[in-house]
Amino acid sequence: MTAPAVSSRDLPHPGREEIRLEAVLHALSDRMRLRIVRELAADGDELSCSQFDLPVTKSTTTHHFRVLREAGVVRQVYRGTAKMNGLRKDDLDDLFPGLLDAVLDSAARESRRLRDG
Amino acid sequence: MTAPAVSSRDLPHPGREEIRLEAVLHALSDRMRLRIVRELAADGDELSCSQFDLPVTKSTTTHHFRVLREAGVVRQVYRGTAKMNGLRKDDLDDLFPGLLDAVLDSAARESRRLRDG
DNA sequence: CGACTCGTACGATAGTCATCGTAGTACGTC
DNA sequence: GACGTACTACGATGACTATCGTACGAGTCG
Repeated sequence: MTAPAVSSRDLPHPGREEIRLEAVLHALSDRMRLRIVRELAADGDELSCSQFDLPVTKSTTTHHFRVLREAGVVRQVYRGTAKMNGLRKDDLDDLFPGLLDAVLDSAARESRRLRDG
Repeated sequence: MTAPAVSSRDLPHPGREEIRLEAVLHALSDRMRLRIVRELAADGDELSCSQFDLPVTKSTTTHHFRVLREAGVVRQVYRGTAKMNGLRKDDLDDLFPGLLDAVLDSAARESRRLRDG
């Protein structure tokens, strides 16, 4: 196939207006999920779930991606058997300007600080 | 008394280096606590617990203030029978530049958006 | 079709959490 | 000392959650 063809099974996402700050903060307040979001932000989007090497089982990974999707942080689309994940940076930046960048920057600072002592 | 005199009972606070991003985000991802933080930021600091008119009981209010304190978001000091609360803006801004302001701004935007339709 | 990969659904479990009510402590004032 | 105020401690409870394992569905490739 030339065009990867988005699968027919599509996943429920909140609309831009339905995204809530508390839900976003809650989604980001978990180690695993913050790690996922940081990788997504660093690697550009469109990463499949299996490209994340998380220290948890597949079921747990599925759970975390669902939390992120339902909070409006990521957008997920099936492409064949793979489920691609993209950060909803446009929506988040529109609703909460500077928030995502501040969180990502804070996370980077903290991990640098903890690593370098 | 001229000097309000800080009480001898003092409360455990995390040091600046002990503050963790996840804990801060978790602390801010609750309706009541975000509301408390917004009021603290708006009114300047040094507000007593009882000045907050939250739709929960006193025990629950105590609980939320403790979560905020243990996450490093607020600093609490007894002054007589009152427990004064101040935002640790200096520490947070140093560790996570722009984060607190982004969250506060996001919260203000969201409440405006929800109010005005 | 059959085998394989990717991800889901479901059930279980152990842990955390927001909330409450009651009883109690610390402090200031009379 | 007695009273009132401000907040806490403790126990309970119901809800949610992070985690797992197993069994299943959807898609791709031989």
